[in-house]
Amino acid sequence: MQAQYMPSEVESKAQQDWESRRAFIVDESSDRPKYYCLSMFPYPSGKLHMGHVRNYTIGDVLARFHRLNGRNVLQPMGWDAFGLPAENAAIKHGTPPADWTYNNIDFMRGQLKSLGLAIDWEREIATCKPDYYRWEQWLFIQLFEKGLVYKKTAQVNWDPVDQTVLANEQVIDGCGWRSGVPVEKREIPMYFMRITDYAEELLEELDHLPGWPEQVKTMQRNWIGRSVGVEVHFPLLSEDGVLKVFTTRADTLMGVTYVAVAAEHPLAEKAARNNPVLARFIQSCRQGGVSEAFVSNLEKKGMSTGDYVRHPLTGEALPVWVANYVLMGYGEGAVMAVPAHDERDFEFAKEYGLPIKPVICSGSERIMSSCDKATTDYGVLIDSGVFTGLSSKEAIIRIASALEEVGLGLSRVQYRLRDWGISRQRYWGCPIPIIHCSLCGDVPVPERDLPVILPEAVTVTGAGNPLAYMSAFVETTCPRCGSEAHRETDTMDTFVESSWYYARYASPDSSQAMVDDRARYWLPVDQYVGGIEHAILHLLYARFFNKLMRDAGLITNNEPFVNLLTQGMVLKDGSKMSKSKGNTVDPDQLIKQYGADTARLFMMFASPPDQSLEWSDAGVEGAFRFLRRLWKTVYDFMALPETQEVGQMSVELIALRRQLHETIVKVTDDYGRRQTFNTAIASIMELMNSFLKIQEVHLTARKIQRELLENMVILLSPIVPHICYVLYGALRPNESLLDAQWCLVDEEALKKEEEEIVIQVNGRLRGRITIPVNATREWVESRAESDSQVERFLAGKKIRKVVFVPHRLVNIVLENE
RNA sequence: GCCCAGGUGGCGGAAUAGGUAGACGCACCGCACUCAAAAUGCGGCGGGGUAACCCCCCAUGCCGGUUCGAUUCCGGCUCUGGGCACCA
Repeated sequence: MQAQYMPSEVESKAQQDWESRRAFIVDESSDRPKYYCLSMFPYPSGKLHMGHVRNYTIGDVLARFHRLNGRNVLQPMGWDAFGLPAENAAIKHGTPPADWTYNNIDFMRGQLKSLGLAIDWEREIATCKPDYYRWEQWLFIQLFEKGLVYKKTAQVNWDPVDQTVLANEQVIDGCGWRSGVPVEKREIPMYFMRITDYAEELLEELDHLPGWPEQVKTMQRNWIGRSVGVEVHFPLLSEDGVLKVFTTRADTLMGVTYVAVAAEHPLAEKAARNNPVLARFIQSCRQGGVSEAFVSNLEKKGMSTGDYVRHPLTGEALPVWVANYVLMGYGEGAVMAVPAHDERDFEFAKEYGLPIKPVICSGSERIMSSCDKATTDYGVLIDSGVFTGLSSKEAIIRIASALEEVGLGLSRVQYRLRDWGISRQRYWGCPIPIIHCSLCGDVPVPERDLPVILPEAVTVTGAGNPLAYMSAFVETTCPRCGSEAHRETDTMDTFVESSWYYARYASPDSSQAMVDDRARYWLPVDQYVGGIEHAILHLLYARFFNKLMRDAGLITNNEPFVNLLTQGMVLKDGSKMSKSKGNTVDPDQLIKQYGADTARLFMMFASPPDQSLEWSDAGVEGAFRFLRRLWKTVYDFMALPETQEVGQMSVELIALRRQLHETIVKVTDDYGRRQTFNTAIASIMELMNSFLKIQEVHLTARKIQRELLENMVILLSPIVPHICYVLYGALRPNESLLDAQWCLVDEEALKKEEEEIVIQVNGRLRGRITIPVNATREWVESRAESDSQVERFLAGKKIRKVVFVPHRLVNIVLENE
């Protein structure tokens, strides 16, 4: 063993050993229970960033911990390889997206390997390869045939100069990022997946995911947005038909003073035909992007259509307005406006001088005459005809049945969740396997013709989808009638690939099926690790696909991820590391200077995984110092001269050994249950500090020191696997850490005879005493009251009561003066 | 605008089930070693009061509440971050 800690030598030796022993290549024949540990696969953007290093270290720590605890651990890796950046790079550098992507993958694979992750690299997948995406196309066809995929139009951001569809992130302040001109909303046909068919199950199953953060489940619940309410039908005044709206506040129905429809609503479009001013207004609503964040920040604008509807219960004529705050995508694309009890309606009514009619009185509040704000609280109905005096809750039921009686409404459930539009007018994605035939319509590609291969040799210009100009791709024959036909040139949303990759890792080489029997062994994923930014979309789509695959008979589990750990971001100087801010840290540079173990240790020590992590060069230095000290401690121990002195089990040694076993208990809990690696490291550091205080050199001391070092190396090994692998080999020359077991707790060593507790007077700390662990409450209380530090706070006062918390404190509460 | 988090010393953070606020590390200061420096080791380190390392007071973004006791629970506010369906 060398006296000096040389990270590069240690790490290359360890990595070579692991590779030659095929240590992390797994199969399903093990008799140990399986543990599938998955970190979100990276987009091959060029090189690893610190967020990746953090993500994959967290996953690796858990994988290695569970391996030491006897599990058959699968930790795979792959590439989320389709996506927009490859096209942007192609436009900028003229490199085809495929070349750019494969080069990035090769480079990043090398970087990942240098981190020393316990990955089964034989299961690597890249979603841009036909042997992966053919199964996505296969499933698409199954869904198409089941009616779970359908076609309708949807709004997109249209750049009128570049003549192309823009992603939301490519729209800045309502303008195209390259052209700089205002974007427009445009309706185009798209394929949709019926995720709303699964809304109820996706919502309900959240209650059965105890291993998910509450925060994520709340976000998903709100996103699905189940609401129970009433669909109200307002008969049109000038013709047959009704205007449908959905409301959760039927109790306010008698306070409706107008109705508002989205600019794209058929009623608005019809009214605009004979009204050029309205047509111009509707046209102006088309300006700007489609994202909800953009739309909801717009100043509220509207215009009367000149049409009226009848109130379903009073028959009163109510004006129909077009309003830019009404979204076509939610509910019926129309709302009943109750300005007195809805903030947006209120603001709009004020702006356009529409009447405000209060119908709910909440609490002791006085009835407003000319109110200055909307009150959205539930209360008691006023000025509401036969419903006056009812509570909101009762009124909702009564009004719903009154509507049902006249055939102008019904109670129903509405979801905020919308069906998933998966068509993208982009080249670098999975081709949608549909052939358009003028006679047969949209015909799915027959299974025998899969995959529909994406041509990789292309020139990307940024204007339109290059696939559309490739006649060899587009021109084909109809599989049904044989006549001339053309292929769909849209590709799928890249969220589709990442919605099922976790299942493919189980059988990555299967050429006969999307997933095979091995998926039943590995699924569900026991631990999923990834960024909190994926809390809604990716995780919801992945849950949805799991259910689709289950219903296609491929797998049997209901949910894909048993436990979810959402990691926080890596910050430097208080903000997210990014190229544009110039505050990035290069992982390669870091590993070159200090080694992967130091990088891993710092990242795990700096904060708990689910919080953001503030980068600190000095902190990295500190992590490196600790590893150097660990190395030197083991080296010094091994180099101790022989001794014959037997020695005594001193108080210090007993305490040290107790600390070791307390640390094992704590670290095991920190890795396994709490997943707070920072506190695990801190307690190992404390153990190390105690170790270094021991001066005794006899055989008894040495035995305990060895016990400490061997255990410490195992405790740290999930976080800093290379140095621990080598140190373990030095401590136990004929053994390998790869075959080691997790540390065992000696309950005997944990036993204590005395403990310290604190004494409070009126909740304030006034003293501390050491007591026998088995002391009775009475004994402790009398000791506390007679304590010299405490007595003076009790002088002349009457004790009202004494609170006793075993192992912690005695609180003496005095009478008030 | 809507939904979800977070705010504790000079800094990263700890306090796990309402029970000793500041573990562990960084930075800084002092000392030892050294011709010197680096490295290493030892000690100190929230603010204020005080002759005092006795002790007391203040202190976990802000305001209020519940409790014997609140960083932790509740209400209101504020700032920062994540997401908002075509970035991944």
